[in-house]
Amino acid sequence: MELRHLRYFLAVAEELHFGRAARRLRIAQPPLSRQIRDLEEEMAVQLFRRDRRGVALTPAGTSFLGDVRGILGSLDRAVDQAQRADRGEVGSIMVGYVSSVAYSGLPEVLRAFRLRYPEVSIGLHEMPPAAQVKALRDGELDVGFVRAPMEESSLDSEVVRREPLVAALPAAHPLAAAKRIELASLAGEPFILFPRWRGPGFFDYIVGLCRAAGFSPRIAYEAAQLDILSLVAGGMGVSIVPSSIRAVRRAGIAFRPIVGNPSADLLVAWRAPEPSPVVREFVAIVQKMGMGRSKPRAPKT
Amino acid sequence: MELRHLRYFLAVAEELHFGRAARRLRIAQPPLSRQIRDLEEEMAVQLFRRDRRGVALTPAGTSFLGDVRGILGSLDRAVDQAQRADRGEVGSIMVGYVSSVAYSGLPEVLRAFRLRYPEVSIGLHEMPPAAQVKALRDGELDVGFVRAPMEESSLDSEVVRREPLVAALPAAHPLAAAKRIELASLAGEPFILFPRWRGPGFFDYIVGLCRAAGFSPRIAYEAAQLDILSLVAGGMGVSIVPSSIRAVRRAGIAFRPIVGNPSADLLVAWRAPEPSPVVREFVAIVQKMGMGRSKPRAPKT
DNA sequence: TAAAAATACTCCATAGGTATTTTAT
DNA sequence: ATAAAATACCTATGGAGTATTTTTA
Repeated sequence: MELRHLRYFLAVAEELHFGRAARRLRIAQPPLSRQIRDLEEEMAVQLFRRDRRGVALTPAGTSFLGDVRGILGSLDRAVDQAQRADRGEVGSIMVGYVSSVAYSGLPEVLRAFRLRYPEVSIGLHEMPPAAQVKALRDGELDVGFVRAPMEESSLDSEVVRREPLVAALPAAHPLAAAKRIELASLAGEPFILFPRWRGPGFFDYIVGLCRAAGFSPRIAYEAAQLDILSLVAGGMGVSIVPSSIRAVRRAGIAFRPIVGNPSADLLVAWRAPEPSPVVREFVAIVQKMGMGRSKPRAPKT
Repeated sequence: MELRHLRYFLAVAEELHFGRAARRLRIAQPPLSRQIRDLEEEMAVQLFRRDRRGVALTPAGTSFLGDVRGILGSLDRAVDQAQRADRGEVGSIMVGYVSSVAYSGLPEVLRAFRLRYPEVSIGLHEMPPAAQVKALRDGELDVGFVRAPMEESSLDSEVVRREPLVAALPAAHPLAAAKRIELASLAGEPFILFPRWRGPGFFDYIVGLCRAAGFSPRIAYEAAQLDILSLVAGGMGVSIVPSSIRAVRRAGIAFRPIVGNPSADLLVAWRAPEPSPVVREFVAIVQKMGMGRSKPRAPKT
């Protein structure tokens, strides 16, 4: 049995006339008669009663008609659904992100994506960069927002935001009086940083900046990125953070630009070869919008 | 697109290996590759990703796979359902009957039919013969139990029961003393009969018997067959009824055989050419069981 | 007699086969 | 080097066409 048989059956069942049905199917009448006969033979069931005054459905034919309508309809929908999956219009996506984008950048991207692809379900997971890389490799995440640098051959990535690194000082700290901070002036200060295993690339980058300024930072405390702010506010030490973290309002901290304007990159990353259509579209929107915290473009309406 | 494409797609999607899928489908590998490519081209969607380490479904392919499984399953069920409809195992049947079979014959038939064809839904309608004939013609009934004689070219029928006609007399009536009634002895009695329009054939048959006995019955009252009994019990007159009506127990009535043993036939009737499979099976069961009130056979278990 | 479906046959489009090449590890 | 899919080409099944017969109102 082939779909042809079902399409022909449907035409005859609707026209109740082989000639008209054949015309509608753009074929001649004899082959139509033949195909219907073949179908009836294969099913071992009479679908039509042909007698004086034309063609009529048998009870078996009536039963089959309903089902065939449903089947052909389902097939059309299935093809449409596959095409939409191919265009990334349906499906799901797991998004990982570092805490600093939760307050600037990520919300705008999610809003824009949701507007454009309302039928894609989105999963969100706040994770430090190293965990994101592992989750991306394992297929637990589809895209991640991580801090550069990130070396991982199985992942592709793009820079989506470049922002200044700033010094975070207790407001009462003497250095807070300066407009700009010389990195070397922090040489003796107790540092508060995130644990290296959470994001080795970014960690090494920050430590590298200090080394270039002539000192090795003395890590007094380790804490999650957002908790660092509490510790700085409490006067436990100083830190170097991406300036967007200022979106988290917190009393008792002075953020100061660093001489030389070192910057930190934010990346979108995804599994390397052939991202799924949903991921492709997601990344495309991220690239188009940018994640610029200075001028986040409003999504088109 | 043809079912072949769907079946081949399913095989490849399940094996994730063109060679194995081809073997399972009993065809060579190249034609399989070609058919899948044709399908992908027609859908304008890539269903499989072929690269190092074999074949994998794309998101579009995954979406399509689920739908195709459902569609091929539905098709199998649709064919099965049509075959069962053809065998009369599913569907519905509207049954008409005269009141006298409601108490003897009909229940046994319905029980047996239900047991054999539990998925056929049964509609029951008590109607006098004339109304049944019209309803059968109009397609409102599928089978009817009516009194012979019945002339209607568009219907087929079979005698399913032959039973004696008996005289129904008030218990106190002088004639009730006799063991058997001579029809001519009722000549002067007031008769109670059903209205002629309810069943002209049977009506004329009864009146014909009287005429043959040398008199025209004087119809004192007209009533539905069952109501006749009340009137007879009330002493309003006499009647001639099928003996099976005695199944309706009623005090104050004497039923007496009639000399010459006139009998009444009960028919099953259905629309003439090619009854539906359900009707065919129903009538077959009626014929096999008979509607004999004397020895109604128990349905097989 | 007319109208419609079935049958008879013819042809060619294409499903499927064989041989081979390409590709990726 | 191997294994698997793609490509090239060939064969032949069967779908569709034309002509005709059969059937029934």
